[in-house]
Amino acid sequence: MTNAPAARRDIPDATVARLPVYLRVLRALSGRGVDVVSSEELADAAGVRSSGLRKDLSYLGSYGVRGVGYDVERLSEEITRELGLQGDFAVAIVGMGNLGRALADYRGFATRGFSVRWLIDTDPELTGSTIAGLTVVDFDGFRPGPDEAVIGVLATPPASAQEAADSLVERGVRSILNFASEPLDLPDSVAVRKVDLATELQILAFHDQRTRPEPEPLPDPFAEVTS
Amino acid sequence: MTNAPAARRDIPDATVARLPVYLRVLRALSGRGVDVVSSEELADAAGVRSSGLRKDLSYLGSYGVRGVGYDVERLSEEITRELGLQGDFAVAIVGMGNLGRALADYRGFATRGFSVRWLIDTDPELTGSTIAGLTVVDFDGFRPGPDEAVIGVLATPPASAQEAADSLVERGVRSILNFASEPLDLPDSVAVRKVDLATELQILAFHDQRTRPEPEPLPDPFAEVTS
DNA sequence: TAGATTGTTAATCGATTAACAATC
DNA sequence: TAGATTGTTAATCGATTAACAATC
Repeated sequence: MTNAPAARRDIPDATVARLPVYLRVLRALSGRGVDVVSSEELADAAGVRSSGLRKDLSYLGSYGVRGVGYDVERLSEEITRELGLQGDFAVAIVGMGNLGRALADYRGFATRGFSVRWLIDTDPELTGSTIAGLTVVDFDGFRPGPDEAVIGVLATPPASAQEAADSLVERGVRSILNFASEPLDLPDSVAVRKVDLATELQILAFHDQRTRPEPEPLPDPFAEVTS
Repeated sequence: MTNAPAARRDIPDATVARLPVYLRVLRALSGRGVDVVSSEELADAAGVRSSGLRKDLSYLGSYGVRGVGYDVERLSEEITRELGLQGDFAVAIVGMGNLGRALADYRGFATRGFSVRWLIDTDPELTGSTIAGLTVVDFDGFRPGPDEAVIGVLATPPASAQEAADSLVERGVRSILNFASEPLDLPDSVAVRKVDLATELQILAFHDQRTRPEPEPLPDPFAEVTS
């Protein structure tokens, strides 16, 4: 029991991670002219249970109407506001290898309020060149404005990831999406999410192996020779 | 209390998701000539707590030595075996846009036992062309061998994702990594993991907004005009 | 033996789910 | 009013953590 002044409602991490999914479904519904949606329909489309969806939404407040459902536009706006996506966010991509280039060109960002505004690489061969309409700069050239909220995307080789992350944080970046499969050591005030493609594949390989119809047995080193 | 015959030990999902991280750290240690590592050191490098690490490893069996630590090679092997990574896995990438191309070229896969063996696209302009040393085929050309464990990677536009996933599953794929930001409707027997870049950015944006030093207040629509 | 570190227990914490009273 | 669906409760489930006995 705390009496902190008007403490911000605390939304569980698991809920925060699902809000963008709901938002995406809502916008698709809106595009198809749907005005109202029930928790059952929305949950189905998002791949969650309706009770879980309602619990998630209850953290935002009561924006549904009993017996009716949720107003698609209204709910979109509330989630957008809750996620803080009204403003637009700048993205800075570090590391202009294959992945970095692909991300620089990725269309999916713009449709969701993000614009790639900085491309960074330390290789002098690359700085000054143009990729996806932007000039590649080194860290000295990375000077975001004081009010520019920048999310850093690390697409460097693993060996340079920590150094690159430090440079971003030095220049005021507080949120990092890490594609380099290298755990980062950063202050707690910096939010980091990682996307490790090889790890994802390994997790899938584990499940794949488990569900393999009839795995051919490995030769048993202790088996008697019977033939 | 069950007496199912030699029931497979059940490893929690959260543990499975961390094993690849441990494996990666172990291999790095091995490369630096380290023979033995304590749970404390390994946990630090992996970014988890030592008690959690020990609990995770306890699901695999008892491979540590009290008072000493874990044998780096031994533990690597056990995790590799547990994850089913001894064999090698083929990867089939569907969708040869920017992202698909970047993934086809991605070096990180090979070092962890995966080889990109199939590139698939339905665009007749693309099929037959060569990318990263492989010929792009359409689904008719995707004929994995009966013993070839294939993990499908979806890098199509959202609108084609479901159809592409269905085609993969029809041809025996049981594991899918989904980059298309579109929830998939597939049989429970198919394992799906998704990587949604825009969703990751939105989650970061949420945290960023929360930790912003002094967010400039939005104009209050109900404010009295005072100037 | 003394020191170190594992493997496991039990407590805690957080997330999910079903069920249903509230209410449109 | 009758039917539908929300918002919330309480039960369950799974994951995390600290602590420590076991033991090298």
